[in-house]
Amino acid sequence: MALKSDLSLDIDKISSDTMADVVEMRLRDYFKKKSFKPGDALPKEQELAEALGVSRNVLREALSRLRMLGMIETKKKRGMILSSPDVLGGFQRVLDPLIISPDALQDLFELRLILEMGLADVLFLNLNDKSIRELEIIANSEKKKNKEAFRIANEIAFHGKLYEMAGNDTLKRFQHMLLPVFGFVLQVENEFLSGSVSHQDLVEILKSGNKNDFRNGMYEHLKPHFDRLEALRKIN
Amino acid sequence: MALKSDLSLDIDKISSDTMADVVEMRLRDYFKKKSFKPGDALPKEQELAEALGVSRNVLREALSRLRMLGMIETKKKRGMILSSPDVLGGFQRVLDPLIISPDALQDLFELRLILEMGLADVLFLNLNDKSIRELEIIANSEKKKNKEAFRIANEIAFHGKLYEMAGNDTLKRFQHMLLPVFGFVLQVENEFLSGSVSHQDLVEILKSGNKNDFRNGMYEHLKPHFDRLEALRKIN
DNA sequence: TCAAATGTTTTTGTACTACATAAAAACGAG
DNA sequence: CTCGTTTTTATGTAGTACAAAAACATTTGA
Repeated sequence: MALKSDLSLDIDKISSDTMADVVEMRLRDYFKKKSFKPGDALPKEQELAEALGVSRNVLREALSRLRMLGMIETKKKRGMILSSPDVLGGFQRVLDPLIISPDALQDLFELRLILEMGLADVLFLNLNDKSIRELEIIANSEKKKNKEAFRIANEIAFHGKLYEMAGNDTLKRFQHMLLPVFGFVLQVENEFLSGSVSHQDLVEILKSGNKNDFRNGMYEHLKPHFDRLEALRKIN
Repeated sequence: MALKSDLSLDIDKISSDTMADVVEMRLRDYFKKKSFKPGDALPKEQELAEALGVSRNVLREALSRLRMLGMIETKKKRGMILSSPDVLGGFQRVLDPLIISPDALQDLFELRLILEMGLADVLFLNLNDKSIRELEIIANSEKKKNKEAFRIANEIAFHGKLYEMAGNDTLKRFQHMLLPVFGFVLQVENEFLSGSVSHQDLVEILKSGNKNDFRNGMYEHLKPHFDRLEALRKIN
């Protein structure tokens, strides 16, 4: 053990990172160190490649990553500029229910429940009659049709509208990205039950109730999901 | 208007996407279409490049992106395999308070408040004496030191422990990534006030209260932030 | 005959060169 | 001075070459 430990002190662990990985990190550090701000021009590819001691090829692989995330933009002759990335861009690209792990899927499902339960306070900050009426229209349109596909679309519309009413674009987009996950988990569970509180009940609460009423109503609305969650936790 | 519309029908809009962008999408579609699952082997680079009609260079720029997101892994001779990406990996890379837009920063700040408020239900699903004791130790250690740096570290430790107690790894990591944002916004606002409910009060509620007590307590604890939020909303 | 050592093949990783393209900049004609 | 043209320059793409590593095949020695 002592020998092994000595050895690991003497010999650096070989990093299995590729050059592109290293360059990506180095570029990040460089931007931070130089405190570049969005809009600032960056050195050209050849200069960067030479400074880093790598081929333009490798450098471009790293730049391609940053470009995908929206951290940099490039114009043909003008060169590259640092830019404000879309915070959810990288998330969106990965959010395919078929490839992410079941554990992560479950976590995201829970995350949505948590978001909905926490929405009340911010929602009530922004509340106005117009949006409540719009929400009511969505809630009332449920009864008319009975088809499963419509019910799901309506479910999405209702909850989506709630997020929209919270007035937080990032949150709304986040929720929208999470929809496939939510749908997928529900589909797997073969379950699309609604609790004892309906969408219309929630609208009424928004009209005349307070935050706590809404939270309690939302909990009851989501109760089947929480019950399932509780059962799952008990098993593990 | 009619003419313009006709024209846009006749002429395809020029896409400013680079080949790497296109190839990235095409690969995504390909994986989905073939319903590859994590672990499945992918064709080798040359075959893909030829099939797509691009140079290996361009293909590798696209692959580099997918590799960054953890969607694929490569071994030297064995080739590439599809893998389960880390859902938060892409998010993490972009989460630098200095480069993301102020609007997004504000959105994320709100998101954290929403998460904390929504945490109660899942938290109570997992509650046990051991974790409450651990949380209490953190809360009690506040009084001893008075330094600002320690207070901040303690604040982080307490809320981090709450997330941990919720038993959702993805959520916990998400919160941990959001910390710099939270810290940054607070720093900009030059404000680190606590509401009328302290960490120790929250611990007491966990011991003997119910979910609603905890939610109300958490709201009071975070009240200064909500007040600021309300003021901001009124301005805009 | 079996196993260890060695060689071969295959596929990714990296480098380099070359050229196309687009856009800014410089230049020139009126 | 302004409009149009040419030049320059940086990125985008293609292609070739080779290094490195790992699986596979082969040889050698007991």
